[in-house]
Amino acid sequence: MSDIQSGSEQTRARLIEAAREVFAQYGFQGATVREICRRAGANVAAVNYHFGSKDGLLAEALNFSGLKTLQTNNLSADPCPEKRLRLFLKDFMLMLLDENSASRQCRIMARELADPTPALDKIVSEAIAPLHEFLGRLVCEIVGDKMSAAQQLRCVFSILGQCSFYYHTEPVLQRLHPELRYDADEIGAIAAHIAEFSLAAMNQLTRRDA
Amino acid sequence: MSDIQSGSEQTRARLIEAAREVFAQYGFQGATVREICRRAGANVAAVNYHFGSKDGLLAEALNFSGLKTLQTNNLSADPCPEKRLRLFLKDFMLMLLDENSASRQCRIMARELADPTPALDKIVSEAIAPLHEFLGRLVCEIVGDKMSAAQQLRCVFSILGQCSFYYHTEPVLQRLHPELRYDADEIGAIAAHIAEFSLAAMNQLTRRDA
DNA sequence: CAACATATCAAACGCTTGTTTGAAAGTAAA
DNA sequence: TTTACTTTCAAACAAGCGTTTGATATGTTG
Repeated sequence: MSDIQSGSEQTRARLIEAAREVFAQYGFQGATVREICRRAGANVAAVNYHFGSKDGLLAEALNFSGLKTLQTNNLSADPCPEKRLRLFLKDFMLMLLDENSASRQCRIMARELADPTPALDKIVSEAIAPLHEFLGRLVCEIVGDKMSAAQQLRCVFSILGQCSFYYHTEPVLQRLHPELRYDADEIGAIAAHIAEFSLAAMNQLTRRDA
Repeated sequence: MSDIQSGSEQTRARLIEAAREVFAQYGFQGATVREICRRAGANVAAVNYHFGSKDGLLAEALNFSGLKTLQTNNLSADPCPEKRLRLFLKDFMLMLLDENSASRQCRIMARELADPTPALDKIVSEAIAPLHEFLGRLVCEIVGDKMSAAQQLRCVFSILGQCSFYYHTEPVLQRLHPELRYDADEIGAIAAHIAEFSLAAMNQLTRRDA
């Protein structure tokens, strides 16, 4: 074992990195092992040698650490739940929409939602369920006991729905509004809108129900 | 030509109907010509004989009449824009989520959004663009001139995002909330929530900005 | 009936997919 | 160097895909 581990670990790492790119771009079904290996500069057989199968590679390519740290950091960021929601949405939308950054994990996840793969169970239990719970607690702090649990759940769905919309319908939005670019400013503006829209809704709804 | 057109038109019609089912269920890429022909009780070659290609079949399988009539009916349903939004959301969510009914056109559309096919241009120009304009006018009636055009557009996105969420993440929601069923009651409750959530948000936001 | 165009069919074509194979190259310890 | 093990590679494999083909019915027209 030399300082860098014998080239084998290098190939493994390059495969995982290439897989994240390709899975994020084409989805699991659309991505091909050959394209992944081409980008990694590896032989076609490398995927099956190192990961057993295309499924195994996907499982290793998934990495929810970014999403987790985002949530834990948020918890201690500010005592005010409204401010924390604004902060979370900004970070989350950057992770979801920014082309750079190591945000591709979120994009892989988002792609899986449409047509499930064997990895969806892992994605749901390790990433999506905690995310829903996190937002559920945040909403609960904001609306308090002025809403039923069912209503709070629907508020979480309303927030997440607004977020995922910009990701899922990107090809459509590009056609309808060609001037639209997901740069940092635009993403910030989108996140701010979702925050204000959702906070206004929850604020108003709790007033009425009270 | 007999009373029913010689069996050829029958096969054509059965293929289109089967294609709508399969495209809606698996998406364009995931759907196979063989499965479509199997459900239609036709030979594999029938698709290329009648439609030239799988792409051609998709083009014929698309049908936006339901979405269009929904919009035109809505325009003359009620003078109050808030009531029209509630009504539209109820009909739209039924079209999107109800397993029965000829609602599959919407599902095919929604599937295409994730990964574009050659048919996406047609879908955007003939269905999605009019839908966005329709909702844009409705939002404009509700918020009047108390919002900028950019803000109004984002409100349209917020509404559509909430709607498409329930469709796109259905496999996930089924895992997180196994008791969830998209029956008529549940769909109605979802639509009502989206309407009240969005109306509350727009109401509150226009107050602040005034 | 004969002639013709249309519609269906089993079979195959060419291609791409994920995966496997067996040999070659590289690496580490005896 | 020899031995044993790991890693890479070109090539092939089996399966699935959309599509094409040529024959065979089917129905219509002279």
